[in-house]
Amino acid sequence: MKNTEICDAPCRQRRKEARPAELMAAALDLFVERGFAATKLDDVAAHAGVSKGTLYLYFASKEELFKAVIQQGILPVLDQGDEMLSQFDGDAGALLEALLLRWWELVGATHLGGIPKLMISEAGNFPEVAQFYYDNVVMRGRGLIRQVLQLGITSRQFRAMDVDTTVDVILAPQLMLAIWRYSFGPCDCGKQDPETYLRTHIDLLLNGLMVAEKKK
Amino acid sequence: MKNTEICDAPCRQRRKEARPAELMAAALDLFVERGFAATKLDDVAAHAGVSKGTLYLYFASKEELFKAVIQQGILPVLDQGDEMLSQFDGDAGALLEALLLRWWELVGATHLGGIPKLMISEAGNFPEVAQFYYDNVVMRGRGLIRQVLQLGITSRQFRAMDVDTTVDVILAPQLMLAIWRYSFGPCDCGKQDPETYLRTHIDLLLNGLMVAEKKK
DNA sequence: TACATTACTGACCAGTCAGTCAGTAATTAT
DNA sequence: ATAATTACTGACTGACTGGTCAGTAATGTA
Repeated sequence: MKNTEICDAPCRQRRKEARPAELMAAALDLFVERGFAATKLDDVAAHAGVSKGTLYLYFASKEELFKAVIQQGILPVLDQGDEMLSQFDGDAGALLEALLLRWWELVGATHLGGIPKLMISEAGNFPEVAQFYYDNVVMRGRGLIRQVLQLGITSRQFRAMDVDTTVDVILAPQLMLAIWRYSFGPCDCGKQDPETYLRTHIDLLLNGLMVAEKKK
Repeated sequence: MKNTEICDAPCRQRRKEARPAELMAAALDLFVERGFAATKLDDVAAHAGVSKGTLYLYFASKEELFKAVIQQGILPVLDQGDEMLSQFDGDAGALLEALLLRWWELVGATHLGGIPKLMISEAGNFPEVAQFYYDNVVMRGRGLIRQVLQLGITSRQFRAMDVDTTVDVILAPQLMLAIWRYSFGPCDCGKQDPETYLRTHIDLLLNGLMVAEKKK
């Protein structure tokens, strides 16, 4: 993970453009692993292959670094969701499935998957960041799924339901899958793979537990 | 939340028996709200109405306090689940519903509901505690739901499924509901109430999204 | 009342870490 | 080459906090 050095001997490099992204990536890794308060800026800097002083050239404080990590992390991904929705071909179930699988591919399976855990852990300590995340990520993600559900209901593919609540119920297993990787992941080696989990989630979501003939 | 004082003037009380429970309750509240590292022991002690020195009479270190909070917090509740399972009357859907609702009543809605968030946030920093929690709480909780699913399958009420994976998918919305209260809860005032959420979860779980006649 | 016991206190200490800044070396300009 | 610029360094500091312990007061005992 540590920035590979081009010189074999310890030597300075001047790479003004690359530093902020490298520092934010290192900070995300450590914040997710240890929590914000337990992460030392010396460690973040070392992980990015620079000294602590350099970190302060690009971020004014530990809190500003945290904000930057959250704000630039997730936003670009949501655009992809909007695009997928615009290509709706009439099968609401397939669209829902595609969205949930793509989310895993772009977020859950990458290091961005740590952001939900980080944000949940630290929301109480950074109300402004939490509000930003809530307005720009949570609400937008919910909006995406809500639109799919409404498409499914108006086209008579999905039954009537409390749409807003259902959105949260649908997102919960996706989020837990990502969160789990960064918390109990190491304890839970026998766990089935994410693909199986997502398949089970989507199948259950669409069809439920009950045997078909008994459904009212 | 602060321990009410019997004397109106600041005065000492000797209550050896009550202290540990009061200190653990105060610690749970603050650990959940702020995270382990960001919680000061002076604040925990003040919340429990004692001085920091008193805290050290009952707990050897901050980490021991953390362990105590986790270990004695959840365990008693799981016994209730076992008991409910033993009174199975033949309706697997109803038993599953009863278990999930009761979990919310006993854990999610009480201050114990903070423990999942706390454990998820700190699992990486306390591997031994995480292992304890995993073995004694996670596995036991999973086992409960798994038994219900198997009862439902053998009695032909539930369709065939990947039982172990389904268990995790079922538990995820329950956990997220509890976790949310202690993270984005304050940001999310317009949110629907837990009862609606649980009803929606259970209904979706049993019946799925698709309209009945279209199910294969 | 006098003494013994012990729950409790809070000032203190030692270690840690966010944030600083004078100095260094890589790069560019002349 | 020499100078000017600036990305970068790491020793330092001040504030903060986990943990200690000598002392205090509440309670029990005779």
